[in-house]
Amino acid sequence: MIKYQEVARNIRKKILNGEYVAGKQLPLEKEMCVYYGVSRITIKRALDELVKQGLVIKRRGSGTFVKSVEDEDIRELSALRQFTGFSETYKNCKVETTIIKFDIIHPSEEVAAKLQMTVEDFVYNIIRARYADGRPIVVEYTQMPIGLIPGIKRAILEKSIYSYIQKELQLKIQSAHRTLRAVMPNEMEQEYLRIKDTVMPLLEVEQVAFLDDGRPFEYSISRHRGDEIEFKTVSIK
Amino acid sequence: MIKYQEVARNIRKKILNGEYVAGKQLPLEKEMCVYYGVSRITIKRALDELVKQGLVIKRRGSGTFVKSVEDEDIRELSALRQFTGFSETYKNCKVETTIIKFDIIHPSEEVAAKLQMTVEDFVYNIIRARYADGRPIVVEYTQMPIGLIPGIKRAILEKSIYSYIQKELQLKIQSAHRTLRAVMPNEMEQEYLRIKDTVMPLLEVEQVAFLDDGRPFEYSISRHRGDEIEFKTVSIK
DNA sequence: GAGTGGTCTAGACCACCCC
DNA sequence: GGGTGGTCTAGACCACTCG
Repeated sequence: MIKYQEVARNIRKKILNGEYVAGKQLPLEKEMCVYYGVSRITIKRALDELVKQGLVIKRRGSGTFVKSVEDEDIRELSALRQFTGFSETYKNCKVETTIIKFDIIHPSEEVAAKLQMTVEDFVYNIIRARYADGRPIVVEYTQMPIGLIPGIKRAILEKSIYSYIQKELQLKIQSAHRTLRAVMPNEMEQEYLRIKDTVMPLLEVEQVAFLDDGRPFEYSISRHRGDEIEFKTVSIK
Repeated sequence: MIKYQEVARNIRKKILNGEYVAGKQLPLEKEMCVYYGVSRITIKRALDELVKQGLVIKRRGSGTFVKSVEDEDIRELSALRQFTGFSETYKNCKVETTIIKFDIIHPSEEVAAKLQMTVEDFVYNIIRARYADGRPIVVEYTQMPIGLIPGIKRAILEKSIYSYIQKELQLKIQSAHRTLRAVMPNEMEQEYLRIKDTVMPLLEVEQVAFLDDGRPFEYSISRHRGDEIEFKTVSIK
């Protein structure tokens, strides 16, 4: 539908299947214009997508080249599974969820500020433990404004909040601000993550997520077993 | 010099000093064209920068709005201090460095692959502990091809490799692929990070960094004290 | 229907790399 | 000097939001 995305997907495919070899030069932008029948700016936008994904690099005066990336996950990551929740990430596993807590409360001042509400308003207060193929992965603490995300029920929590938000409520997720830390588990986390008798560090991800229209709809803290989870990013100047 | 960057900086300034208020609509793209005397595409590119930085959001059919961000660090982060090393990040502190190891070795197969070299080639092998205002922060394991980054000396390691690369060698850093994990310290790290008698998780950052021309020039693992370091990101759909 | 940002074009000139 | 990608323009049409 949208041309630059079509072109980007097409070039991406050629890189991943080896038609364009790592370290080698891509066809010139001018040539691609002819090949795809689009203007040069459209080609540039397509290539800029791939730069953002970490798949190619451009050298002014020289050309565009396939970046050598051995890390399969980085290539995956570029496939923009950005805002999928736990269920989607582990869709090839048997996903189980234990609901530890599910009620409605007033947010703290800090959380109210991050969600742009007052402490008089209400939020869902959800604590869940998540398992993949029987292995404990993460304990998630989630707060969401009940006004923005109505109709949450236990059945939804046992599956995927994200798919409920996107498919049922037809809301679109635009961005997320994340902070990562290394921490130690508390007693409850030790229990649900089954690390009573071992020393296991956790990777904590604090997140504020925003809808399409700029409204923050989720404040969450996820604490992952350090031996199960790693977090990858590509940053470009 | 470059117009869209000028415009982006200007708008950014107005957001940060409160001239454009959080949650409120920015002037229309058309109006900005007149105000800045540039074409609409240039305004769009400027605004897209600010979207990438997490400072504004755009709604097709409605307008462009200032994102409400309480977290000062996110706003800082957007000021693209992306590829500054330890010394720059802590420039307001008294930075000290202990060189634990500094020699030249053959890389392992894994590292050779990531740095696009063979196990026959040579890399610097550097281990350093870094301190800010006397507080231990991180132990860094760094490997760099001697061919790409010649002339590393102890005096450089005690200050900043990054400033040597950029200022002395005039090389430009283009991107970095990072993987974050939560881990426990080994004995040596416990010593240099002064956590002999406490349980302290570490935030590990594994990184492959690339130059302007696409060549990887650094493979490093940094293990930070969990109570000193957090890592922030903004991701946009 | 009026107004917003999103996409796209054809063409121009510039900064940079390499021969 | 010849060729690369980077920036920019003026203008067009489209998709979406909102009254």
